[in-house]
Amino acid sequence: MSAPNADPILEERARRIVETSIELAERGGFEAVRLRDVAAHAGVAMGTLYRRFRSKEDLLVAALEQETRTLAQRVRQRPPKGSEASERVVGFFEIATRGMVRRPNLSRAMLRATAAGEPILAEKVEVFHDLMRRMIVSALRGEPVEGAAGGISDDERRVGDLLNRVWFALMMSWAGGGQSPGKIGEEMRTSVELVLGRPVQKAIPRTGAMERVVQQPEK
Amino acid sequence: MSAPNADPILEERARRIVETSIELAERGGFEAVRLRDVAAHAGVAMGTLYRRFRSKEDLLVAALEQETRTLAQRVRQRPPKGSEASERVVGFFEIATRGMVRRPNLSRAMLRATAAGEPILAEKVEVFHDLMRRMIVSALRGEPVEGAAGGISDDERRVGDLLNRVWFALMMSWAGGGQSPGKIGEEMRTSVELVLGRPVQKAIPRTGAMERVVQQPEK
DNA sequence: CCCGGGGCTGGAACGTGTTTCAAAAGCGTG
DNA sequence: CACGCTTTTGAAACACGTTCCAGCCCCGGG
Repeated sequence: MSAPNADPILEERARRIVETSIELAERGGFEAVRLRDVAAHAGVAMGTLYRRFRSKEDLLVAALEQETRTLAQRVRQRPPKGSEASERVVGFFEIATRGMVRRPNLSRAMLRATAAGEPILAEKVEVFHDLMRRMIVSALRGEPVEGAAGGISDDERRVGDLLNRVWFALMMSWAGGGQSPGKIGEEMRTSVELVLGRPVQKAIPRTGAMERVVQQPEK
Repeated sequence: MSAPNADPILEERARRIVETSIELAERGGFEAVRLRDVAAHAGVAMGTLYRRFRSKEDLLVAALEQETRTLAQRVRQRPPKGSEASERVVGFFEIATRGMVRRPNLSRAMLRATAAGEPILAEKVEVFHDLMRRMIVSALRGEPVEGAAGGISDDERRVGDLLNRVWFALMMSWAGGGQSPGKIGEEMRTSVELVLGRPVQKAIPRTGAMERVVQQPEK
């Protein structure tokens, strides 16, 4: 509890296991992540794998957290631009969505894992949601993503949670094969507008200087 | 395709299978729904079960649809009261949430099933979301739930979808053991307020005018 | 009455997640 | 170096979702 994991060797092993899972999932989705294969590829025995991860879902949620941290890093370096908060938030979700859509098999597998329902897993899923919320709030503010949990106002938390939930449900729906990426972006945009107020617009006067960011007025 | 299922005998069998699954899930959750047991209790062979349902998840999604239809019926008979739209919508979600929380094992199992990611399943999950949206919209309007897909305006659809997504994600989160029912109701209420505007109120007898939940005009 | 075909049954078989365990390998300590 | 300890290994065993199949039942048509 105190030290968040010290042994570099164990760390290294765990990292390799997660890495392998990601590769397999990327290739063939959830079912392709056969634990025997993961263990073999990662060069460990089943026992070791199960010592670090409680279940297949645990493994994939770990992958989700890792991928999300990568996203955070990416956003930290190239934060979504825009003068309006809504513009930036929409921009952020576009980045996040693109990240998911780019590797559908992997994403589907990770999303599915979040639904397992084990309480212990749920905590790790919560970590993922925390990361997301933090990124959303920082896009909202137009500030860089800060590492610390910094002070988030109640309003920010409310809006962040709401949008995060909408996006997550949208991803779940996409994972099933329902929503197309275009639809996702669209619905995300209208959701942001609904919550943050009209502002977004960005396309009022003859496509002034700022019509970048989001795509055209759809239809 | 044309006739949506005619044979009463087959229907009866399918019904019994789903019924059995619900009972087992209610008792012991997802893992307790052992297909061998389901088949035995329902008095059919595995082959028959698999003839009607493609997978365990399929079975549980069917259960979800059934339960949701029951909810719809209930809402049709005793619709959420309230003069304000937001009041009614919040009321509806309270009913829906209570329905889920009342049988946690079953609910968790059904929710988990929605995340399987099979495209065919996804269609059935979509049916569930449609039902939910319809109920939300009717609470919004203060009209009874109509059977037909009736005309839903764009705005209604937007708001309905958004709130449905928020609730669904909230349920997913609850299923993991995270959110308490109280928290759920609370977050659902603030979400409705965020989307529908200030109004809600209803629960402020006196206790001063402020503390009205929603936040001020965004800094 | 016999036939043919579709669904159902019973049960075996297979794959994969998960558990278990005895033996081997590391590794710090005396 | 020998001793204990933890961890890892390798492999087997188990459970359960899923698939398969041979034989049976039922029912409508000759």
